[in-house]
Amino acid sequence: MNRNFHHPPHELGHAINFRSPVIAHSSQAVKLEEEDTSSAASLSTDDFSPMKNDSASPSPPLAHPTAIRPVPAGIHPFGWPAPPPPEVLNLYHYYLSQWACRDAATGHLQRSLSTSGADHLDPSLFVHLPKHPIFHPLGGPQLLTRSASFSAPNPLLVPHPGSYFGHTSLDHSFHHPSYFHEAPTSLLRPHKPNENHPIVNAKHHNGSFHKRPGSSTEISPNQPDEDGSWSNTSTGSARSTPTSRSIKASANSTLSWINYYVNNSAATSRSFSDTNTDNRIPESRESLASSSSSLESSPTHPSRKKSWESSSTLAKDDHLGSNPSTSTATFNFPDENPLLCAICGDKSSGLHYGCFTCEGCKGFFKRTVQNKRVYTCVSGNGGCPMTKELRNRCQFCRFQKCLQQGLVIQAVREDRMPGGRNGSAIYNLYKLKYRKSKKFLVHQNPATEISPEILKDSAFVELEKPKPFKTPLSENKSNIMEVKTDDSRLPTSQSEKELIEVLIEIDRIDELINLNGLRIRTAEHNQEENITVCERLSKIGEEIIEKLVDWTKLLPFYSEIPVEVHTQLLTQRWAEMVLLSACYYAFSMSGAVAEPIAVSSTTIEGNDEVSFVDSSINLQLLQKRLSSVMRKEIPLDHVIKEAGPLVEKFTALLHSFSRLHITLEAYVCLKAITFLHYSSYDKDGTNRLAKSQTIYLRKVSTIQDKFVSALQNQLNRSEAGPLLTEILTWLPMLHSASSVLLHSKMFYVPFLICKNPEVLDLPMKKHVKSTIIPNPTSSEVDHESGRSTRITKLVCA
DNA sequence: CTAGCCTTGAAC
DNA sequence: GTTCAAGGCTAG
Ligand SMILES: [Zn+2]
Ligand SMILES: [Zn+2]
Repeated sequence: MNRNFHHPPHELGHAINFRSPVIAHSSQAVKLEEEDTSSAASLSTDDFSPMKNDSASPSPPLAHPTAIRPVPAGIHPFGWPAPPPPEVLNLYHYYLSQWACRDAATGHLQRSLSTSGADHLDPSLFVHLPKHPIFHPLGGPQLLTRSASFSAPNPLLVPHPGSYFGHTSLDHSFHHPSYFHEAPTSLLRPHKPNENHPIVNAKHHNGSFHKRPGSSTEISPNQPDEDGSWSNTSTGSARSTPTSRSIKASANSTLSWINYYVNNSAATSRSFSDTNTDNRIPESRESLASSSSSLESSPTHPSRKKSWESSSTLAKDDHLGSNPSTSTATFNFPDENPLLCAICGDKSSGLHYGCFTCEGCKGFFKRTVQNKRVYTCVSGNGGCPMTKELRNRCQFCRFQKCLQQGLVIQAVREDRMPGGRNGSAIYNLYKLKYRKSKKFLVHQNPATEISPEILKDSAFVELEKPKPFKTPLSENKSNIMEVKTDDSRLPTSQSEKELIEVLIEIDRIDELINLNGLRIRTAEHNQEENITVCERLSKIGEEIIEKLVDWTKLLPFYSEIPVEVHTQLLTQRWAEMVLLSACYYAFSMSGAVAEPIAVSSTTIEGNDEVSFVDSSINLQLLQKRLSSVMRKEIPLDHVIKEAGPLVEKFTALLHSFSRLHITLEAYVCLKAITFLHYSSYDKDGTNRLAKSQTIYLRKVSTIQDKFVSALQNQLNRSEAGPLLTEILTWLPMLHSASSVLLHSKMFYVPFLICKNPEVLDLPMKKHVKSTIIPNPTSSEVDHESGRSTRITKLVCA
């Protein structure tokens, strides 16, 4: 029931699916996905006669009557999309590449040819569609930007594998030879195996993948490698480009202060990585390779590859009886062979967006996310096979598989900046991470069940100790709410009101905004703490997570969801919640809200106001406040250079948010809705876990629905307020901004823009409601040791 | 649109 | 200087 996940029960739920912007793109697209099931059966089972290009389509010689041959349905490698539902026809052109076919009966244009029994189609039924909207809900064909000499064969024909619609992955053996055009050899692509493929690099794969603790003695039968090409280990260096290194050098030298400490923190702080083992992929590989070298008896590449494959199989079997998340000491991916694409099984070209994929699936995922494409399942049931040969039949199912396998949308860069390395904030979204310390391993091995042992080790439980004061509140409320949420049929306004009251009570946005690390300190403070401003700023992410963890544990539904799911939710959504909170804070402080939250503005410098329109104002604001936090003047152009895009994005987000005129009640609902957007992409290996996760997907979605309806009812109270759809369609923007934030690594920027930093001495109590006990400095005590470990486990669990 | 190959650039 | 996962380019 994949579709359940992607299609929450009520329509509004679709807009919540902002994690997949391509899905949330338009309600039309959503409807399309649901309705095309019925029409899928109309796929043609008949041959059709070649159409004549008698319509005036001057530019490219699109039709080649002599080359056209009839193609039985089901043979076309790109499939036969189902006809669109009627409403789509009113809103979009419907494409069959450059052509659409008008249904003789209905007059509707359609992409499929459901001409049952017709041997001869009326050429006049075909309509040439020279322009292609970018956001065609079905994924329109590409713009014909190439020269007119390029003549696309009619896409109704099965293409030559080397021709326009037949890309290089198709081969003659898969399709009936008679269906292929005879393309001039000049058009054929080389399609030779890439000997320089990075995956071949010995360093890349050696040891790294086949070392599975506990099974290392059983693996590696060390059979000879039949695949000679994979034995080539010399290609890594040959591939590297010797050019333009000088440019990089200069870029390095211009590394500004912001990147300096941020990168510093990414590399050295344990904010988002395990205290014992760094989570980031490159380091993990290194350490594994080195640590396993002594165990690796056979250093040659072929045997290494074999041993990985063997261990992969073994590992799979291992997982059958135990929780896959307990696999340790290697990448914790389920059944993934790094040599094969996790999506289609084609040859993998390395790690892309968090998974091993081929170049095709990598590019497809990138294009889909970049262009916010919305797809429809060709077969209508979302069950299209994904193989190298069939992957192009259904874009919907291909993208679905991408998400299922754990490709990380956030890893597609908003700014399109190539090169470099992603920060740990991105890496932590990858499922292929090094997790687990040895200690964890010890706990895991004896455990045969998911729950108690593992949870005991998990972050949430540990985090409970230092913050005992909230337990009573959360227990109280959660018990109450549990009763209510269990009764889904009675979303009485009364219970919803209480629900919202709880959310408001636990929100404590000021604690989040007034992070310790962002407060101005005196020199004495710095001496006492023996910690630099830069270091404090670099740990902002850590502090944010801590606050959010506190928040989640007060949620009324906290106990309804397992800790692991909470962790995943937080991992997936924390940046969005940071931005949402900052947006609401800025908005509420702007005076546009009737009852602003209780936050005093003890600002150092007076009149600065965040702008909802002009990002340059906010940049100046950021520069000023950053300077005061760091207690030295930061040049404005440094700020612009490093944080310009982020501030711009954030300002735009503020602008759109402010137009919603969201109330405090709506904000807390929205925060919960955002948090409860559960993406299944980092599900682990075995079917068993996948199944259990499906249950929680639904569970989380159900809870989310309650908040959506609470929000809806809340909005209904006032005529003038925003519409639910307006709010929900804002969420993709939030998600997009969170991507920028994650990439920038400057997690403090939204807070600094929204709020003038306070002097540390100011007691926080004055901002906090009486029921909440402030915890100003104790969190800084047990720094490297306890807290970061817990946070890491929380984020990475 | 697809995907193979190429360029980038932070981290190492 | 080397890696390697981002993005870009472009023939097909
Ligand atoms: Zn693939
Ligand atoms: Zn499909």
